[in-house]
Amino acid sequence: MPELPEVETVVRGLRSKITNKAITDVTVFRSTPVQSLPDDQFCRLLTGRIIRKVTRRAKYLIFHLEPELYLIGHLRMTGKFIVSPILPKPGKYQRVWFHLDDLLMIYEDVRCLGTLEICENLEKHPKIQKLGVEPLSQDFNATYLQQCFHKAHREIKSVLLDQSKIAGIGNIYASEILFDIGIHPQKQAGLLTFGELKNLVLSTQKILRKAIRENGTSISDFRRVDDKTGAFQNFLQVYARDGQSCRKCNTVIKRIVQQQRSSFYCPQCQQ
DNA sequence: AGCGGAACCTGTCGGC
DNA sequence: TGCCGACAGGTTCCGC
Repeated sequence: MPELPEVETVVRGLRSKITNKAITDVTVFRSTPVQSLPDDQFCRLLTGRIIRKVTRRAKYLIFHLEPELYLIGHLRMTGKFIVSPILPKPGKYQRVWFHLDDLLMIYEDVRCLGTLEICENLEKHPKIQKLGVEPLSQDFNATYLQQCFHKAHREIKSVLLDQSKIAGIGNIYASEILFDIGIHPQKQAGLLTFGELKNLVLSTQKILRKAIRENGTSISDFRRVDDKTGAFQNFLQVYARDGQSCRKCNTVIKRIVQQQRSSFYCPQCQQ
């Protein structure tokens, strides 16, 4: 489901609703796979703390708690956070209920691949440490990419998905960005010119910003915190459009498999 | 070091 | 209708 724009949409939705709320109780219906703590310890550590901030790093959601502690969430494919003023019936896919004063924050996950972890020191978190640059930051520029891609024989699509280099791009936006700059997804990353890298930076930022403005992409089941859909799916140029005609040149959009994931491109526009 | 492939888990859809 | 394989927006681990 969620790539950077979708996670940013969720974070903004949560921020406006749960900032400065106290966690009064936690109920675990089904632990997430990598939850390293027993359920009761997980609940005990969180209960009584106040949510001071909700932020995003790559595709991770970070709840900053006081007294100091961090709850780090990753939605993977089907994770969802929903905030509800009323007590719903526990649905089949609901994993955790966070009681927040008068509100309920529900963590739901159909495929159970998402993760929730408690962390004491954000800087020392092994997964967060390994992440590359944020594509919407100043550090994401053509010079950085030139160092990254130097002598890289890997295909450009694969490098765009490498979170240790660029953090936050996923399968949908990788295809969309490559279409926007007219680069074939199987082109070797190391062969891109400095000019093409500049275009890659501009295009990535343009597309991610637009997707955030549109509240993300709802292909099948992505929902905002208020359960509304995003709208960026209406602006997709190639993703999941195989067999349809290119909006620029009318050539039929192709689908190929790279790293066991679908890539979509226009054979005419992307060389 | 860098890369490809399998695994994690559940649901849906299309073909036969 | 039922079964089966392919596929789904992500990450990690293992082996070469």
